[in-house]
Amino acid sequence: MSQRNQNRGERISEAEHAVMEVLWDTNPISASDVCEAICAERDWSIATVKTLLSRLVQKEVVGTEPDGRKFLYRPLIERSDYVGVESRRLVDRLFGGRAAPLFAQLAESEALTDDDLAEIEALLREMRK
Amino acid sequence: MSQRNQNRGERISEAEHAVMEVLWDTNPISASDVCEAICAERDWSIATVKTLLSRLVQKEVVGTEPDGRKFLYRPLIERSDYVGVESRRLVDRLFGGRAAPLFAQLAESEALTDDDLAEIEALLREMRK
DNA sequence: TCGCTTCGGCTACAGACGTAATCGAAGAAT
DNA sequence: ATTCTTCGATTACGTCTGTAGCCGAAGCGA
Repeated sequence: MSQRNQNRGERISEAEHAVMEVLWDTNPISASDVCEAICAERDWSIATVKTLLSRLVQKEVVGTEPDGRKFLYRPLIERSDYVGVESRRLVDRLFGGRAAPLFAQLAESEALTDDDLAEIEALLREMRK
Repeated sequence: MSQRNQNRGERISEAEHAVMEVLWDTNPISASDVCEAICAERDWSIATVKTLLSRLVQKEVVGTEPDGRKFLYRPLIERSDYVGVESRRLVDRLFGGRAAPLFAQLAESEALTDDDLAEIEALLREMRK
């Protein structure tokens, strides 16, 4: 059921979200290992990662636990919660809360692969029950 | 086909987007009429609307034309373009570019009404050809 | 024990954003 | 003509974001 845990709207920024993805993928994890995972890709310095981590801790969406002399970080919110909130936010903002127009939009802009279509059809059949 | 017109990534902020919605709805339109349309709802002053309008003009997503002593504003980008870009951005960021998981997410979080389902099914049938 | 390295914490700082007041030109009213 | 009103333009300013440097404590190597 994954209860709502998007702390009173404490928004997670784009860069912060990139860090969250790492934490969701592997956790608990140290700051330097997070850097290991994305610094190259995003062309960041370790300092940047540390700042983002501490902002996430402040926002109470990431927790820490001491590990010897260093810290390990772990997400305090579920990725599915985050993704759900963000998806809904977009649907609300851009499509008046209706999902069908979003679907139409994606279809029109060719963002739907054949695989997507097949999968969605399967899901639909699934829900039909 | 609505060619790409999201000017070299000039992002439109949330507040700016609200103004764009008014312009897409009615245009050309004067600053005060835009205010008429949203100032109450968003609890803004006319000054705020004027700032947002000029930022949109700077970003070249809104154009102006003189109308006697005042200006009329009109959108320079299609709503469908904007919506397409934003939708894709979300799908890329949150679902690795795949639309099916987004669909699943919406389904799971009960963001899909029966109407949505029916509409999507219709669209699917449509695309099947 | 004395630097060298490593970490987290604090500080910094420019650009974007939300929100708005003020200013100067141009009309409108009298 | 003089004042009042209306606009767009300019300026303001606090917060958030992206990006990072510096500092002091704690281990580590010698």
